[in-house]
Amino acid sequence: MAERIFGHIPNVYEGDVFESRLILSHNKVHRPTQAGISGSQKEGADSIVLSGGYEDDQDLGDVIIYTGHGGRDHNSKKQITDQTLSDKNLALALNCQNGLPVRVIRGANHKSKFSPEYGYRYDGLYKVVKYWKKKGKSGFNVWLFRLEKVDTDNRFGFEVKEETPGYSKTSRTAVTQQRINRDYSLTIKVKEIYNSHCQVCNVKLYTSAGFYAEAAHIKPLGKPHNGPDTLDNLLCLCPNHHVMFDFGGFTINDDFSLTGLEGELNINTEHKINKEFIRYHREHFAI
DNA sequence: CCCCCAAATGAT
DNA sequence: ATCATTTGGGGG
Repeated sequence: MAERIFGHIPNVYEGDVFESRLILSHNKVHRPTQAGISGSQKEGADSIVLSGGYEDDQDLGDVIIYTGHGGRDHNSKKQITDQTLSDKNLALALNCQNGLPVRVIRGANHKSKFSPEYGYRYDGLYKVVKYWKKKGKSGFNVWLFRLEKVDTDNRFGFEVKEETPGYSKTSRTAVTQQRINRDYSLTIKVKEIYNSHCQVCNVKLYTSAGFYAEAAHIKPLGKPHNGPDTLDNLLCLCPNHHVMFDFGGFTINDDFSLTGLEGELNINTEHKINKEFIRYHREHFAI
């Protein structure tokens, strides 16, 4: 199976219209041929289609209240049971938790002032900013996702803003997509190694979307630090210790003891940390 | 790998 | 309304 692409698809631009779901799929914009949500409960969702039919949807253009899937009768399409936060709904919840963008496609069957006349139109990237459940018009619970449009410059949490002038829109799209995917696969990997436990305090945070932890770069990405996107430059931390680390509240010594906090860094045998990076962090962020 | 099944389809 | 079809996710 092809790798899931988060962010723009190279050479596909906002406003591009595709004739059918099959053609959308073949262009990798939204791969499932029927399902409205493309994604997995491990990685998150890479794209959704608004195609009408979910009565609790609201389309305000730059803000969309999108209904999750499931609980419907196959023939009548009426809700007959509660939706659960699982499968593709859980995938969208992961986007919210991890700041991943989702491609939005509006179909002509979706009746709003923002839907296209015909076919399926790619409408760019949205962030999932909140999700909750409520009793829908059917009387059964539905999960709702608030989506907000991402700036056309593609600025969001995962992207490192770097000055690389003079290259075309096409190459910028490709670079953006590659960077998201590279960062994100490493994020998943370091969290897997530690099973989402903080390497400093061992805490593991439970949420409705699973476990929450953050991947922290030791030597920061981007100018002027230019730390690499590699596993030996990453830590798995709880948000408190991530903030403390980024702002020099503690540093890591060569023997992995800590300065500024009790204890030492927990390190899994399959995770090799490059000491050059913890030295860099000490030199530049300690008081 | 194989099998099962869901799915906001698309044609009849 | 009905149904053949495609695709991918998940589990064994």
